[in-house]
Amino acid sequence: MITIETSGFIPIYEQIKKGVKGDISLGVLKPNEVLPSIRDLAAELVVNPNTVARAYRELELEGFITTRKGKASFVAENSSSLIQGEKARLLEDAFDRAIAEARKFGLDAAEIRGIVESRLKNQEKRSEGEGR
Amino acid sequence: MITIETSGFIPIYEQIKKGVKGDISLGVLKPNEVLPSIRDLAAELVVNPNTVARAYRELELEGFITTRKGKASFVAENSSSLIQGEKARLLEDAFDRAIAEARKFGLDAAEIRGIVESRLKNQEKRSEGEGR
DNA sequence: TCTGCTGTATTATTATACTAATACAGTGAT
DNA sequence: ATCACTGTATTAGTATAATAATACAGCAGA
Repeated sequence: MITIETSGFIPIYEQIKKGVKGDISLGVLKPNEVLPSIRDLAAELVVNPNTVARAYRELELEGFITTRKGKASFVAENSSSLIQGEKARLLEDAFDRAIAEARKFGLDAAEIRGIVESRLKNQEKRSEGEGR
Repeated sequence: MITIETSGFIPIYEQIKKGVKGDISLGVLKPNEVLPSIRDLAAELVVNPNTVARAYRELELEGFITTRKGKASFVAENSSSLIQGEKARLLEDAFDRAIAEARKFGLDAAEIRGIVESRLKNQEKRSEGEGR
């Protein structure tokens, strides 16, 4: 399930790309599987078809999906190998970014571990009673 | 020291705002201290003065800085109290984002701690021999 | 007063993300 | 062949970030 943030500054087509890559790396989308059609996905995300088309076009250029004219777009055969690095990189980036922020404020490793623990607990609490 | 990323999608004026807030929370800029003039900062960042002006204008609206016409812009007297929340929020956001990413990939708390450790070590290594 | 600095305001131009409305071409089932 | 679905392409319009070039008004020192 792809979600779009219209409040931030990241272009919608980038969010779609990230979403598709995410679904591939999660195994929600498997190699050779059909992707939702441009029009369908656009309707689902309440977004212009051109925007989805751009996302698909770039995903194809990057090798994550392939397209057969008049038929549909498919998850690329070798997408998994591409994605493996992608997955690790996404995670490392996110944590590196957070740690860099903490370092900037002068926190040491111990304090950083503390924050992680507190956020982990916080998220547990938050997800206890909900379906979210 | 404020740095601008022209490659990403975040508007320059937002990066400047974040940079100023960062410097305030770091104590690099203290209450009542003079901010660099719009023209100076624009020259330093190699950016249009209008862009810096917008950042300053919004920072004033948010209460972080004050302006005395014809003189200069100053760090607001009560900026520290505003910033305190800001600081904690920035950090929590960054870590929440990273943890959410990890959860999405099915990692549990222990694995997340593992990543944090590995990134902490990685950054130590990276900063050993450098002036960065 | 003049000069040079401040922030502020205005107008024009460019680039880009996004929407919108179409049209076209390939595919496959009826 | 027709129909309904694919992806693709084109053209136009809107909104916004950013640049650029000015002009104006307040402040302060020479």
